[in-house]
Amino acid sequence: MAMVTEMGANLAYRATGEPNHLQAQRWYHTDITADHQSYLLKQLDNQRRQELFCDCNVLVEGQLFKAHRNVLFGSSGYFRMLLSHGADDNAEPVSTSFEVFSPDTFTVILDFIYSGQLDLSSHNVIEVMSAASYLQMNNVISYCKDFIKSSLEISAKEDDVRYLSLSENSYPQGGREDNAIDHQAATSISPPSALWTHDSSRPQSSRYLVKELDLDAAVLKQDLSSPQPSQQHSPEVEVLPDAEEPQFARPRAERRRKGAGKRKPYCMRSSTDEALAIQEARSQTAQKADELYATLPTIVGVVGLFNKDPNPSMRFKCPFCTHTVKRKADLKRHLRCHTGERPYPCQACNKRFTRLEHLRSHFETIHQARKLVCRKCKRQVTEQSGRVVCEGLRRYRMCTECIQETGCEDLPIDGLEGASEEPALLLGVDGEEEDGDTQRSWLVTDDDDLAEDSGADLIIQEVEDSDEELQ
DNA sequence: CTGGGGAAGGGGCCC
DNA sequence: TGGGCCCCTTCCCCA
Repeated sequence: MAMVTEMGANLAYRATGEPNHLQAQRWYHTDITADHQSYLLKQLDNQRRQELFCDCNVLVEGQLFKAHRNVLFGSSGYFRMLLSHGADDNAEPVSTSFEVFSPDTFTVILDFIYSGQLDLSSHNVIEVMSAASYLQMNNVISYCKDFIKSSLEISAKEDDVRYLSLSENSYPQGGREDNAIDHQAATSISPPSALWTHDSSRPQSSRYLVKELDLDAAVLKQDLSSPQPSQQHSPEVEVLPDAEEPQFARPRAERRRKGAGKRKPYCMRSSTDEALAIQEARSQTAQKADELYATLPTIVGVVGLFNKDPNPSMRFKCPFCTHTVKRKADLKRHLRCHTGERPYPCQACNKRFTRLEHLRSHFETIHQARKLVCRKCKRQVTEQSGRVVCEGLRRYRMCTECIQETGCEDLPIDGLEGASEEPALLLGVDGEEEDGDTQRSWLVTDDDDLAEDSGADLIIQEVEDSDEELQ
């Protein structure tokens, strides 16, 4: 045990549950283990480059790649599935071909398998991720997601909400435990590096591969005796512990649930500097998103091949989830729910939307009171029988009866005089939390004002909680 | 606690 | 390819 004290942190113990006298012999020096794994992987890579002992031919769009089936088996769920069924005939080299990603992409994948280094760039990350998804390499997918996340700096979006609080519903709200995100870091965009290697990808990849090779025989037996794996990611593919699912890639429902119950103030004060920084971060985020969209591969997925569909239809597969669409444009639109890009800000409340139609719908409903329905009694109202009531930045219609009942008519009429038509000013709305009735301003306006608004085309009059109203 | 309604968001598809 | 429409689901608020 003296060795234990001397080596300290360099020692790792693998719990075996065996008696102490046996356990004592099972101390491993982590450096030696890592060195051995790294050395072994390097040797395998050398063999591959010299085409020594290669027993697997992979044809990608006509380009031939030679590799070792053991290595591929240990790295990819796809190859595990494929090679499991050719395991009886170990003498013959296994051949497979791909048309759904490019040779360059497969080179990146193969280099990662044999070196632990993932050569990612903003130009190839989407296709590498698609290929990794196809090949069922969850660790590569995770690294790609992390890469994309660092490129887009989605945290800027979250910070966006935290500091500007543009709206009460636009983003997942305050559900994260790590509320103390550094603002400066969150609003900065870190450019993708030319050769992106995950912090711990190399040793982990090495360990992962060696571990998988070690388990090959056992897994092979299991695979051969079990039903054919589905097209979904192979469950036995190990997901590395640090491969945390990025926030931006989670489905909306999950994000919403996580943030449920914590609402943001409607329009908090924000400093000019912060607003400018956020604005800049936003534009850079949009730019990065554009770059990603520009690098979308022509065909990133084929649906039907594995269902023995005689007429497999070409579809575009989302690299972040299992969703497929018929058109590239639809994929681009869909990707916004993963990237967090919201290019359409509301001029009135600054809430941002992924689609113009959603913005329009929001504006007409919330800020223009286009619905000819009384909010209180739900009855249909006309331009004559109903009036528009303003509550903060929000407008809706109420019938005359309900206005009298509520007593709204006692409040100042929203004449809109003096109210700024500059939507930009809304950024600096001096709105404290609007949750309580104490902050509400009930204003009544004639429909003429609406006509004025509708002509403004998504520009709305600001209704301030001014002192005048509170008096 | 629950159900209804409003708002937001996402998918399919047409133009 | 983008815009737009329709439909559906989900979430949140409120009675």
